[in-house]
Amino acid sequence: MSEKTTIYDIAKALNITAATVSRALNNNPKISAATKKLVMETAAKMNYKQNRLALALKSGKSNNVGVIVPYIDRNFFSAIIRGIEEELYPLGYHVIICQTHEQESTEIDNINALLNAQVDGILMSVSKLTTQTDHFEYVLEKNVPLVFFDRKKDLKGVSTVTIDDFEGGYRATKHLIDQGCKRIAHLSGDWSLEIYKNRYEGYKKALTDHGIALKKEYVIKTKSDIRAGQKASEKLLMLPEPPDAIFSSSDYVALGAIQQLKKHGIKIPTEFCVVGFSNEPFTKFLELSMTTVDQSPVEMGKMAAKVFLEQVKDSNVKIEKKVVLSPTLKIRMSSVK
Amino acid sequence: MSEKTTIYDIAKALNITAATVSRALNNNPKISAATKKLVMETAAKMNYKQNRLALALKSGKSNNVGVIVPYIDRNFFSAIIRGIEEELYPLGYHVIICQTHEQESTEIDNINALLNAQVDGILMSVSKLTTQTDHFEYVLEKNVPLVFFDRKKDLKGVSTVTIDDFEGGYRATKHLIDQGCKRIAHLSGDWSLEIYKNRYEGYKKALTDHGIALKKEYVIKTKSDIRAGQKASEKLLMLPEPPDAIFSSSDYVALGAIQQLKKHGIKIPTEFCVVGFSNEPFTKFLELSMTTVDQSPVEMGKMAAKVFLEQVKDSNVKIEKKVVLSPTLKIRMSSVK
DNA sequence: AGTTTTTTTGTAATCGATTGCACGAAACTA
DNA sequence: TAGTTTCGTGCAATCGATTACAAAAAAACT
Repeated sequence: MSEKTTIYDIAKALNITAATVSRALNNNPKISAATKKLVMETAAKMNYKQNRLALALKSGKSNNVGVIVPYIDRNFFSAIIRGIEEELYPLGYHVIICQTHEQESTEIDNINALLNAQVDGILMSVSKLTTQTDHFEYVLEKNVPLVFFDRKKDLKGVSTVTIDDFEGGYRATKHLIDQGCKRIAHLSGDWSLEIYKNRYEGYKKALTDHGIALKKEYVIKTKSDIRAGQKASEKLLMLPEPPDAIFSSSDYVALGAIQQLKKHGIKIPTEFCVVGFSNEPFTKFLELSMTTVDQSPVEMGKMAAKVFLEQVKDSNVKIEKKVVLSPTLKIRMSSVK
Repeated sequence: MSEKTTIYDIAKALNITAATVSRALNNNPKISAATKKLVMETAAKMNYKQNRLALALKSGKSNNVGVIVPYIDRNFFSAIIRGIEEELYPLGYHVIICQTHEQESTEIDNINALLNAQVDGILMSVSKLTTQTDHFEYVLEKNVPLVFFDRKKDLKGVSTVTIDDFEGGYRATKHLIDQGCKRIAHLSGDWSLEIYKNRYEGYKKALTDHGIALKKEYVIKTKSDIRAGQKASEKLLMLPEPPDAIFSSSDYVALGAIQQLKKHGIKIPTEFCVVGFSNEPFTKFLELSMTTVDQSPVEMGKMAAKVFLEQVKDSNVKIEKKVVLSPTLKIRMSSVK
C-alpha cells in the first residue's frame, strides 16, 4: 500500500495526460486556471511528491553537491560542512559527505564516486598526502564545478576559498612581540602544505618588520598532535638560549607545549607566552584559555558554497575566483602578561 | 568536449546494442567472453562511467541514505556520521546530511526532502523540540527504513540504537559513591528527552542501592551549556547542606560547575568530585581532566548503519531492532581523590 | 543435409518527469 | 460564413540503464 504516486496516477484519476499534470504542477501559463486548480488539489489529496531522481536524470542536474574532507569529525571541517549545508539547503541542494582519511587513493575514489552520482559540484579540502592533480583536472574536464577550501592545489579553473594564513601568522607573531616577548619560536607543519608554509612566512615577516632576527633553531616542523608539541617544546627548552614564546601552527601542538612548559615549572603567561592556530573548541575551555587564530570555518563553508553557486549560474563562463578570508586573533589568557 | 559517454556511445562504436553493452558490463553469463572483453576495453578506452541516476530511477534504489542531526558540528553527532559513512561507503552508499537546528519544522522539512530524493533509508537523532510523530509514521508508510540513534521516539517498526543511559548514570554515580562522596547532586536536562530521564533513573538507583536517600533539592534540570552549569552549581552551594559531588548529564554543564566551584575556592577532587557525560573532546584536555561517560559515537554510527543494512536486506520482513550500547566511564582527574 | 538445441544478440518496454510539436476547439476577424 | 488566432491538451521523444522476450546465429545431433 501507499505506493508512491506519480504524475501518471494523477493523470489517470483526472482522465487527462501526464504532460498536462506536469505542466499544471509547474504552473505553466499554457494550462487553464481551472485545470491547474484541479491538478493541484488532486495532487495534494493523493499526496504526490516529485521524484527528484527522474527530474535529475532528465535535466542532468542532481541538485546534490559532494563535499570531501579528511575527517568529518574534526571540528574545523564539520563546521565548514555546516556552513555549506546551511547555505545550500534553502536552494534545494543536498550535501553528500565523503572522507579521505588523508589518503590520496581514497580522495580519487571519492571523486569518481561523486561524479558517478552526477553531483552538480564538488567542494573539497585536499588531503595532506595528495601529490597528483590528474583527478582534479578530470573533474574540470567533465565540466563539474570544483571549489577548494582551506587546503588547495593551484590549478587553472579552480576557485578557492582560504584564509590568509600569512596574515594569521603575522598577527599572532606581532601580538607576541607586542606582549614583550623577545625570543619567539615557531612550531610548524609540513611545508608541502601551503597553509603551514604561509603561516611561517607571516611569522618571519613579523619578526623582520620588528627588527628581530629569525633564528633557525627556533623553527621546528612537527606533526599536528599533542605529543609532537611536547617533544618539540622540550627540544626548544634544551637550547642554550631557550625561547620565551611559541607561536604554533596547531592548537594541539600548542597544548602539548603548554603541558611541557608547566612540567618544567614555567609560568604562563608571565614567563612564557603561547599562541595556537585554528581556535579548536577546547582552547576556550582550558583553565588557561589559549590565544589562537580563528579561521571562521562556518563562514568559510558558506563562502565556498557561494562561490560554487556563482559557478553554476554562469556555467558558460569559466570563473576562477580566489577568496581569501581574514583570520581573527582570539586573544586569551595564554599570551596576555 | 568530453561529454559523458553512455552505453549507447559504446554500442555505436562497436556496432552492437546498448543492451549487449549493459549485459557485458554486468558480466551477464549470456554474453560471450569475446564480446565482454571487447566491451570492457572499449568502455575503459572511452572512459565510461555508469550514471547512477539512471540506475537509481530504474531500480528505485538511489544508494543514498539520509542522516538528520541537530547540528553537524557537534562532536558527538559528527562522530556518529563518521561511523555511518565509514560503514556504508564501502557498500556503495552515500550519506546525505541534514541539520534540524533542533527545530521540529525543519525536521519535517528534512524528511520530506530526503524522501523526494528517494533515499534508501533515514538515520536520525530526534530534535529536542519534536513532539509529533506523524512525519516518522509517514516515512514508515513509504516503506523507507527509519533508524533512530541516541535520541528516539517509541514507534512501532522503528529500530533504534542508543546507549544505556541508565547504566551510564548508574556507573557514574556509583563511581562517586566509591570515591567516598556522600552528598551527590545531579544536574539533568529536560525529561521529555528519554536520555536525561534515564540518566537520572540510573543516578537514583545507584543511590538507593547504596543506602543513600535521594534528596530532591540535589536534582536540578538545566540547559546544556556552561552558563547553566555555573548557575545550577551556585544554587547547590547555597543549600544549607551543600553537596560534595556532582554528576552532570552534560559535559558543558559539568565544566560550568567546575568553574563555579573553583571560584568558591573549593578544591577538586579532594573536597568535591565532578563527573560529566558525553566525553566531549575538551574534557580530556582540561588541566583538571574531567571524568565523563563515553558514548562511543563512532561505534553508535556504525551500529546504526548495520541495523539499516539488515533492514534493507530483509525488506519484506518488518524488523524492529533495539540496540543498546554500553557506555564506558572514563575516569579522569576530576573525580579521583 | 536437415533438425534440434544451445548460445548469443537484438527489440522494445520500463523507471518518472519534462517539453517541442501538433491538433482540436473556441474566439475573433473580415 | 469562411478564415485566422488563440488557448488548452495530447502525443511522443528524451534522459541512461536494465531486462523479459524474441530472434538469429552457431553448435550438436540424427
